[in-house]
Amino acid sequence: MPRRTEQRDAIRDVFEDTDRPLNAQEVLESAQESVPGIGIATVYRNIKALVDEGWIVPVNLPNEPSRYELADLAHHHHFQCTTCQRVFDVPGCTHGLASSAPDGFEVEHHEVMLYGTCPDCTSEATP
Amino acid sequence: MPRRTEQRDAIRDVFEDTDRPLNAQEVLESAQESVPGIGIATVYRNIKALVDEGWIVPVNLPNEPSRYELADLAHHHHFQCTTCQRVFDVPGCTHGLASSAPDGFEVEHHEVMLYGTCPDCTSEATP
DNA sequence: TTGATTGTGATAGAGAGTTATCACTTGCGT
DNA sequence: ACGCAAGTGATAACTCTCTATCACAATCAA
Repeated sequence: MPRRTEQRDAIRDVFEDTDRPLNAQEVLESAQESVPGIGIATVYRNIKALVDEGWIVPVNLPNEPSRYELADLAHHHHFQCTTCQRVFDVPGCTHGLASSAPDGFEVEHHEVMLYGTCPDCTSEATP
Repeated sequence: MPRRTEQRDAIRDVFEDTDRPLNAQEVLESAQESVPGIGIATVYRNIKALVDEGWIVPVNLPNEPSRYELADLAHHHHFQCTTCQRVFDVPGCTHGLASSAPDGFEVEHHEVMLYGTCPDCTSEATP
């Protein structure tokens, strides 16, 4: 049976305290603030466990390491900042995407990715 | 200066004769129909050259090897069949995506991915 | 036709992300 | 408090895609 460890708690806290998808490296860096000695292997191990139990879900972008976010979020899309590479949630989905495929193609689900500049990087670029 | 070889011609023909993005393996298999002995290294080399000269562009999906298609196509999106893994072009783009991001996010471009079943796999699943 | 030089094919190697290994530590039932 | 099973951290190893290497073959100007 699973045990409660400070590393595991720290990793869960990281996801609960963040509203955007995080990759293993980002989780490591956030978790190190509460558990300085935590290692990357522990992060990967616990991410895997959290995915298996359905508490987080993977968010995959082309040519990017897997990110993860809480599984119980409402349907939404993602925005990646082309400057800092961070990924943000974009709430809602008002597009009639299912009907946009040609005849004969049955759409089961879709992904929308927006790319651009996030508020932080916009303000830093404006002196 | 570059030379004309039957391998290079075969690879260019593959892209011109196909209306969906192809990965290196798919290009290899198609090119082998006209040049049986062609190797994967030659495919990668020529794809790289064709990208550098702007004749094809990469089409990247999460956790998938890079695919490539002709660069001069009109703006469109992509559909991946969850059965055969092939990727197809979806013409047009009628969505007001630029306006869907939260305040402060500046959208520069976007990608829409549709996932589902292609006509070939739909008919094969219906006996 | 010749010959420099570019291209090819087979395969080794690089690079990135992720998983496995293993000795040591820690949580927790008794 | 004890003991053992589960967890951790460091790092080796794996997977997958793509690039580099190198001996040999093919192209094309002269």
